[in-house]
Amino acid sequence: METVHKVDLGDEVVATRQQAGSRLEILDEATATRLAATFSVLSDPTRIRIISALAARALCVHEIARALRMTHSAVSHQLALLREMHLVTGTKKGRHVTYALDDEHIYDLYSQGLAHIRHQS
Amino acid sequence: METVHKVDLGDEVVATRQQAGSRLEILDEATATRLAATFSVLSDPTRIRIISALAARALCVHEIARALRMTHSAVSHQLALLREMHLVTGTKKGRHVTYALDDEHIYDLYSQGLAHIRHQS
DNA sequence: CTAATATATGAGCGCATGCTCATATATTAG
DNA sequence: CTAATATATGAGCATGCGCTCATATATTAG
Repeated sequence: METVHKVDLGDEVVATRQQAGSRLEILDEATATRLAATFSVLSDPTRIRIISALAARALCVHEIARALRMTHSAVSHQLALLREMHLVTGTKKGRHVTYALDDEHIYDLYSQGLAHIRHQS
Repeated sequence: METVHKVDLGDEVVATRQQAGSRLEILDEATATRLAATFSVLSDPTRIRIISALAARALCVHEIARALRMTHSAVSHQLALLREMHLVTGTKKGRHVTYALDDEHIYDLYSQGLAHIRHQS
């Protein structure tokens, strides 16, 4: 079933078509900025590799650093960012801090993106 | 059903568990970089809003610029980038160039991301 | 023809970002 | 206790990125 909607494109109002039930609008700046920030978390190779490592199991900083062959500092900085974005949690266990994934929605985006690039060029 | 896998974490080999059938490995740098580049396209508010506009219907540059209340130049630069990434196609029609979405997989990521931020905080 | 419109694109500027390096703190080993 | 280990974090630097501005080209109007 197809319905006709009106979309505000600046000064003009334009008619368009879409499947019933789906959203149709130009995102406001605030929403677009929030969505862009969500994707920004996944827009760096180091963070991607950290996420891929934590997908296997929870790991502490030096394990991640060794797996990625990067400095502890670089990994720790990225983990701080992932913590702020609530993508991972860090749990202190003695001298170690064990990091684990904590946002399955963003992990779903990661998986879907990975599936996409894996069966293309 | 759960199976046990071995994952190379640098010098060490570690056992872990996962659902049968899913992938489990630390992404190599090349794949991580490609995946990060995919998400990078969606990591800017202007590009997000252009995609949201084109989701309604194909539009030419000045229509997009008016809808987003941005300069033609800024929009044109972003459209050039979206073209290079094969996310949109531009079709010349007289003086106008009509842009349309051309990558449903990345649009799916956009939709999933939008759905995610819409039913959270 | 000239003028207006529509788009593309290079240069440059300011700001964000990801790293390294230095340093701080906490915990455990000996 | 001291030394070693594990992590966090600020400063600084190099690079990337998104915008504006200037300019070029193409098409259509008159």
